[in-house]
This record gives sequence, C-alpha cells and structure tokens, in this order.
Amino acid sequence: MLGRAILELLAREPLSGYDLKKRFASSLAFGWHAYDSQIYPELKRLERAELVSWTTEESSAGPPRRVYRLTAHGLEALIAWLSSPLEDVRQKSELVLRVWAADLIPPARLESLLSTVGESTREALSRMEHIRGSLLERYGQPELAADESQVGPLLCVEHDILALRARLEWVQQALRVLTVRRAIHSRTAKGKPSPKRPAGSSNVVSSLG
Amino acid sequence: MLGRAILELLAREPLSGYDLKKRFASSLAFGWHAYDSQIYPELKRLERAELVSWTTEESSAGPPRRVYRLTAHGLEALIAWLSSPLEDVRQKSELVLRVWAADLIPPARLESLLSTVGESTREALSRMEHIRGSLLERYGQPELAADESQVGPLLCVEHDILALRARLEWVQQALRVLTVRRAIHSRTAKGKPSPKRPAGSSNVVSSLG
DNA sequence: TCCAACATGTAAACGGTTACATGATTAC
DNA sequence: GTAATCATGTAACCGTTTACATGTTGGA
Repeated sequence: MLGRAILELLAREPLSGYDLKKRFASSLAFGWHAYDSQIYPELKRLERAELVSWTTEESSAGPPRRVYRLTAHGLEALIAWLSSPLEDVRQKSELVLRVWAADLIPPARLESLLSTVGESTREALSRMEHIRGSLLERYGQPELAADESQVGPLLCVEHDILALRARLEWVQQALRVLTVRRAIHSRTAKGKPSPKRPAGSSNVVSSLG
Repeated sequence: MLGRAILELLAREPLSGYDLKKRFASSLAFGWHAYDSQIYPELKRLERAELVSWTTEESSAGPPRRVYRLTAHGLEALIAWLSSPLEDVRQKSELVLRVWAADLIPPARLESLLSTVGESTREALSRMEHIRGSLLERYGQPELAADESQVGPLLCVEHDILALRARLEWVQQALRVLTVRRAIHSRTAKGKPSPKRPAGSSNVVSSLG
C-alpha cells in the first residue's frame, strides 16, 4: 500500500526519499504514515518494477539527492489501481477492541483512557479544521476549485473532519454512560458485589457475529 | 492484537478454536476479523505464555473439541493490557488514499467507487442499527443495563453506528462535489483541455505534513 | 567543536493474508 | 455416496514496525 501512496505523491512532483520520509513522518499526508526504513526499500522495489526512475541532484546542504519521478508505466499502473474495484472497508480500532471489554477495566482507568482519546481527537480536529480553512481560502469551495489536483486533498480533509467529529461524539457519549452508571452503582449497591450475568441468560453478543 | 481479542472472548466464556473462528470469520465480533489459519497458532502461542489452558470435550457432531479458557495469569495480563495507556489512534483507509488522487481517476469510475462504498455503508449501518435495537430491547439503555458485561458491546455498536453515519455523510458529500464539478466542466470547458495547476502556485498540501 | 538537518540505507521481528492439507460425523 | 458442517492444522508470503548503521554539510 505504501508503494501506491508514494506513486500518488510522485504523480504530483518529483521527490527524493528524504522528501517522502518527511511527508510520511509527522502529521502524515492523507492519514498515511510510514517509516524511513520502509521508504528506501520501497523505492528500490518500485524502481525494479520500472514504475519510477531517478536522477541525482546536488543538494544545497548535505549529500546529493536521488530524485525520483514516475515513468509512463508508473502513471499507468497508478491509474489502473485507482480505478480498480475496492473491497473491504473494515476499520480495526484498538480503542474499540478495548471498550468491548469495558466491564473488565477499572472505571477510573477507562474514564482516563477515554478522556485522553477525546482530548487528542479534539486537537486533531482543530488542526484539520485549520487546514481546511487555509485550503478553502486558497482554492474556494471544492465544487468550484479551479485546481483539479486539489479536489482530492480537500475531500480527504473533509473526511477526516467528519470521522474525528464522530469519534469525539462517541467518546463523549461513552463517558456520559459510564458516569451515569457509576452514580447509580454507588447509590444502589453500597458494598454489594458487582452484579453477575443472570444465570441462564444467553449472551446476545455471541450470536451477532 | 488478535491474541488480545481472543483473551477478551475467553474472559466471557470458554471457547474452542472452531468457536473463535466462527466469531472472527463473518460479521466479526467488534469489527475485528481473523482467519482460522491465524487462530490456531495464536492459541498455541497463548498457551505457551500460560495465558490460556484447554480441556478436551466430546463434540455432538465431529471430532472432539479442544476448549480453551483463561488462566488466572491470563485474566491478569488481559486487564493489564486493557488498563495500559493507548496511543496512536490513526486510521488508514484505502478509500481515502485513493480519493486523495481523485483527479487521476476517470470521473465515472470514481463515482461508481463512491456509490459502491455508499451502498455497502448503508447496508452495514442498517445491520448495526438492527443489532442495537435487539440489544436495547434485551438490556435497556446502556446507562441502566443491569448486565455489566453488555455495556462494552453496546458502546461498540454505538461507535460503529456513528462511524458508519459519518462515512455515509462524507461519501454523499463527495458525490455531490463531483457531480457539481462535472456539470460546471461540461458547460464551461467544451472540448477544452482540463485546467492545469497555475504556474508558480506552490502546492499547499505539500506543506501540510 | 558539536549539534541539527540532510541523506540513505540494512536486519530482524511481528502480524496478517493466502493457499494448502487432513480427517470425522451427520443429514440427505 | 456425497455434501455440509465440525474440527484442527502447516507453509509461504508480504507489509509494517523497531532497531541499528553510516556519513555530509552548515551554523551556533
């Protein structure tokens, strides 16, 4: 998959491994992330497949750079992939996996996990909204943006904003549920052991899968 | 990660490899998916780590089953993981990766990709809403549900519903944007080549990462 | 002189995916 | 008999992650 992401970036402009590394390192171009240790071998693989070629360029600071660009064959392969049918849009989330066993997590711990996620989601959301602001200012509404190549990135930013808002909403809902439950428990079950599954009640969730 | 998911399931009730395989195969317990080829080796790994143990049970149909259960140490390890700090909630999505290069996809292809995703999202959403319906019917509001062990699954279903709604909303927005752009193009640019990036305008997106 | 940024890599481990392989029991 | 379901595995591959490794140039 990283190979495809690299081809997309090279379709816009020639880049060196180091440039790509910077793109994939921090806030990540389009939510994708990669390590430098993966980028250089991947570029070699793309080169062997004749999807990219490179030329050496002098660098202003540091050793000479190997600048990669798409070959005609590379652009063709990229477009073929982009156009191919897409299946399986499942999203695995460690947070959700953990919350599934919410009853096994000490309540205070669970609440702090959710608060932390909520906080980082809020931050990511405001970063994304800021990015959207500058893109809209620069290019106008995505429907009208004159620069064809900016429509995709604009839509990706919109995607992230909607996804982050949904996650934030869920985290708040979960925290609300847990708070209410704690309040009820402390009132009704003073010192009583936590309620067990009623005998004979089959586990509904077992039959969902 | 699969090991953790297995421990969570075994914390509720003893299960055989075959049971786990069924849970992970189709609609997936809590959005997680796994292949049988992965489950049996993973059970051996958990056994070596003394997190699970097994006993043989006669099966009503077919060969005897090896039924696994958590050890005390396994429950301890599970709770330790559940309580540990959680970082990195990044979500990689092939769909978003493709849309980033929307301008390279033939418009009709892109629209059919998005429509397909929209349709399968709608289906998943109605499945999830149905599941939520039966859970609420059975256990009542998550705040009040008497069965402690069902709160997590209820919250997971809520999560999926919010996430699916957000995705659907985005897909519809994207389709709207593309439709409007197509309409404008066909009116203003009869036969004209598609507009190129204005010379000298640096790519904003490059500087976002 | 030393640190930060530039620039490019290798090796090992881990986890998920695909494909292949085997055999028992029950219902049709 | 034969197909479906029950039940358990192995082997090879591939992509990601972590850790390690090396050397240059410019500025403080």
